[in-house]
Amino acid sequence: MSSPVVQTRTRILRETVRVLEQHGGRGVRMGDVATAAGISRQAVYLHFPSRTELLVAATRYLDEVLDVDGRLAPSRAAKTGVERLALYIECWGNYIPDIYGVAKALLLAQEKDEAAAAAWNDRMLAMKDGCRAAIAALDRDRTLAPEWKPKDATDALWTLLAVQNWENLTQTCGWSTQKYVKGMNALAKRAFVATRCQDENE
Amino acid sequence: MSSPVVQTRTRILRETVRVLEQHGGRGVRMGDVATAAGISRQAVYLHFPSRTELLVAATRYLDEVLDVDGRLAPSRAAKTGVERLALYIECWGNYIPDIYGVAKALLLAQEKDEAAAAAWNDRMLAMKDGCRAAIAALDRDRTLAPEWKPKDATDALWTLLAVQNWENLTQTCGWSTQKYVKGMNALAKRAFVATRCQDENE
DNA sequence: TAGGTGACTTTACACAGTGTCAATTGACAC
DNA sequence: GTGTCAATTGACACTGTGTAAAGTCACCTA
Repeated sequence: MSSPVVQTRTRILRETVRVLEQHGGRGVRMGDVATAAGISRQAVYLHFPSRTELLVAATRYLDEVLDVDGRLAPSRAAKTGVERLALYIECWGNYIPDIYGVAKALLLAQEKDEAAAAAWNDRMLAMKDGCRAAIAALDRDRTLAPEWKPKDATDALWTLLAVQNWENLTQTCGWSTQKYVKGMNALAKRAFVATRCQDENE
Repeated sequence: MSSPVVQTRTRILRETVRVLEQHGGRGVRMGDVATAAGISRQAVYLHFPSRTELLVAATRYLDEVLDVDGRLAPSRAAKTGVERLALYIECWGNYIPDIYGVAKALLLAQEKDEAAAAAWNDRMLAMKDGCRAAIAALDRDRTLAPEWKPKDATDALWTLLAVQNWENLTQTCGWSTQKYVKGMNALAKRAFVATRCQDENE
């Protein structure tokens, strides 16, 4: 279990995440990772068959470290749909900065590599389940805004919470993570939660 | 004006746009454009110094052809902020499919190339002006939802209307352009336009 | 102590795509 | 004819990924 192979593999993953985070996921080459891990570029290929596989493995490694499931617990325990939506957005908004480097690298690799696209897609569909659950909770409470069908609201919320939007707001518009969470919450609440007078008009 | 040089240059641009559109902006090489225009790969470099410059020129060429300013006229002529917002979203939503191929190629080049990033940024900032104007019109009418400062609402609307979001909704979620326009309008209206009862609560 | 094994190293190379360079062709103009 | 300009062909540099082969070094075991 603690053989040198495993140690090196883990070291590569750790350094991949670190270097990727440091460079915002852009322009990190196999050689850079190797140097950071203190081995030769070729040695990286002894542990990971391709750049894409390394990125995918790094994503999984990071998920373990960051305890995704644990973070989502508060949202799942929410009593109302409104509460669930808010907690999900808060959880996600605090999660993105931690995964941004690796996520961005995978997002970029995705455009060239089929396998990377599949891996990214897989993760995003998992995230979409969370959106679906939040919208379903609103629907169950009859607090989903009347103009939305649950399926379409899920698509819209999912799109809204895309990493690229976080990137745009924080990197280009200069929003802090806190502001992102607050802003997205305000936006989603207004967009998806029925207001009293709209209910009356129904 | 109609010298063979100009003709070839225009032909390259036309074919660039066509091929890019055909392939969704992905995986189009200089050689592909050259073949489509009926010339050698090297000849393309006689007219455009680099791939990025070609993409930027193609973007400008497409804008001329599509008459961006003309399309925006209805939105600018709107009487109320609410109307202006809706018309802007409609205009933009119908514009994206026409530019998607070229936009996507530029968006991808942006990650590698500084000049492409600048060109893309420039276009997106121009688009942001439209968002700012729509939000300002709402604010002037006192119909901007009370939780938004105009600047933040502009950032949020701008992010919402990003090409990647259109891409996600139409390519991944299977929305039609019409559905996109309708959905985005509903989302933006709920998110940014004050409702009567909220006004009363103020 | 000899032989094997596994992790890693160095060197070299194939491949794709962008971009450069030089020599050449063919047409048109004066 | 000579100059010029568009375009052609062919060769090559460069970057980054991925493959392959040969060698080093430490550790394990008979």
